[in-house]
Amino acid sequence: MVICTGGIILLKKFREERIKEIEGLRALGINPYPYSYKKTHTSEDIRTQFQNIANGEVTNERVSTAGRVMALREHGKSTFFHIKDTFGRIQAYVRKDRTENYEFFKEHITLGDIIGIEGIVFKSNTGEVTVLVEKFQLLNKPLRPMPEKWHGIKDREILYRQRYAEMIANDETVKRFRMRSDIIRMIREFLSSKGFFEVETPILQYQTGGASARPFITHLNALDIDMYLRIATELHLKRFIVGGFDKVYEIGRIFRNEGISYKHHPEFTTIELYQAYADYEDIMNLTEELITHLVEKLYGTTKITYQGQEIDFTRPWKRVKMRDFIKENLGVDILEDSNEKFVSVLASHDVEIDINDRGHMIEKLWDLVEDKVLQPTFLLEHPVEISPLAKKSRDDSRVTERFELIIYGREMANAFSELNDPVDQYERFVNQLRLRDLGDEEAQMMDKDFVRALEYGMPPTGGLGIGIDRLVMLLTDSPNIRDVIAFPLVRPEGDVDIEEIEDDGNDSGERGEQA
RNA sequence: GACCUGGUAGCUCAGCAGGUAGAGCACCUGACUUUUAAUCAGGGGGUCGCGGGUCCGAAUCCCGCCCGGGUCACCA
Repeated sequence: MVICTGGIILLKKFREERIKEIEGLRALGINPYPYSYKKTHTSEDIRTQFQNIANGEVTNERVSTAGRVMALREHGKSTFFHIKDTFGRIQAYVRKDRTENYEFFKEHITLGDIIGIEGIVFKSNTGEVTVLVEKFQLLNKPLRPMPEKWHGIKDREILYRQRYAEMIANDETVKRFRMRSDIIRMIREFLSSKGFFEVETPILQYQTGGASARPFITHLNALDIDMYLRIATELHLKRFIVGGFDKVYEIGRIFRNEGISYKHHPEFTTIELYQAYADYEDIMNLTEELITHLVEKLYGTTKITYQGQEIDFTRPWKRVKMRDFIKENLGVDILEDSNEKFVSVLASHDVEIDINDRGHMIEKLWDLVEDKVLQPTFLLEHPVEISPLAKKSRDDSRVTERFELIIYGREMANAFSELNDPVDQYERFVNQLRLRDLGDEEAQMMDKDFVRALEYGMPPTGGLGIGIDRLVMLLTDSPNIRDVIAFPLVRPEGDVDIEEIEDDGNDSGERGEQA
């Protein structure tokens, strides 16, 4: 398959000129790909350290930094430009009477080059902290033109397929992924301070469990057997609890072979944590504490804006029973009313029932009203039918001690007092098998080893799962899950427009268009 | 999977009652020692997503396909 890549000629010409220039540098005894550079300051270090000097003030503080050359502004015998690194941009200034090898800079340093600079810090007349470059070193000269400096990259396809290009062009993108990294680190620090152990559980599994989802299938050559990629970490983490770990968690990728949308991605990251001797009330408090901790550390307040909507994380968060909320909004009692009533209410909202099961109908009823919940809200006490791993409520055996955290109409977390009665657990699995027979491909598989583990005895335990991607979306005001996954799933690219190695003798070069 | 919408220079976009392609940035040449979307002068650069059809003539109209995006369905 050949996909036309547009102006290959222009790209080729640009690349050839660059390669020639690089060869020229080698001829001058300059290594165009040097091995390292001693960087003493990041762009941020310099900006913050010198933010208080006066306009026009020149310090004698030396700094050394490095990054990509952006926004080059040549003025003949001097040049302003910016150096971009992980933390943003810092302005730099080279001038003929202050910078070693100024002519080389003028001749060879251009937009997109990666360079190291060393010099003293001053503040320009217009008030920007700037490095007056005394020495510089070329560290890499790209073979491709840089994206547009003002508009950046907007083409969603380039954005997802070539995230590196977007990161070069769009500073906010680097910042967003830095925040993602910060958030995950802060979660680890928070849990570590509470005595949780981070553990790891298998991704390749003979059977999946812990969630309702269709798995990916792969193949293990050594045993010539098909395997699944995990859809949740739950059942193995609880085995840790059985084994004697009181507090464990895992942050990891899980895989669900389902639809792709602005809030769904086939591989995504979750954190699941389990705490022995805790129930769902304890976990609710922990969840509130964890998330408000993140919001406060990131924004210094408990209120943030997501897609123009203020989200207020001030504790305590609203708590509402699933039954009450649905009854209020739809007039249906999910515990008392008949299946026939469910069907008629769903039909009046144009919802068809594909699997004739009470639990499924209740989930569809909930879907109708989920959007109404904007502020952080704990939705409580899901019916037993739709919660095969949760303990029944101590007050009403028709419902479970479970909560979902809903924010902006989205499920952000799911938690319960974990079912630790092995006989009950076995029966729940059997009921899931019944659903499979009804055609529910997402129903859970029987995991006899897990039941066996419970038979050894699991202490009362509270568990929590959070979708990290959705949390990061919320905390970075990103509308699409792909905005927070650096390399999201895209269809395979037909052809990549890199330069192929050609024979020297064949320069007339019919460029291969053959498929 | 259905419907809607898009694909024109490396990037951001214009051109679409059919007459054979344009701007800005980037690149190359030149001028300019506090600029910040620097400025000024000149230059090169395009299988207008791919294939087929209608037509004297297609970026523009028609059909099919490929690759995006949005909405819905399934799901977190």
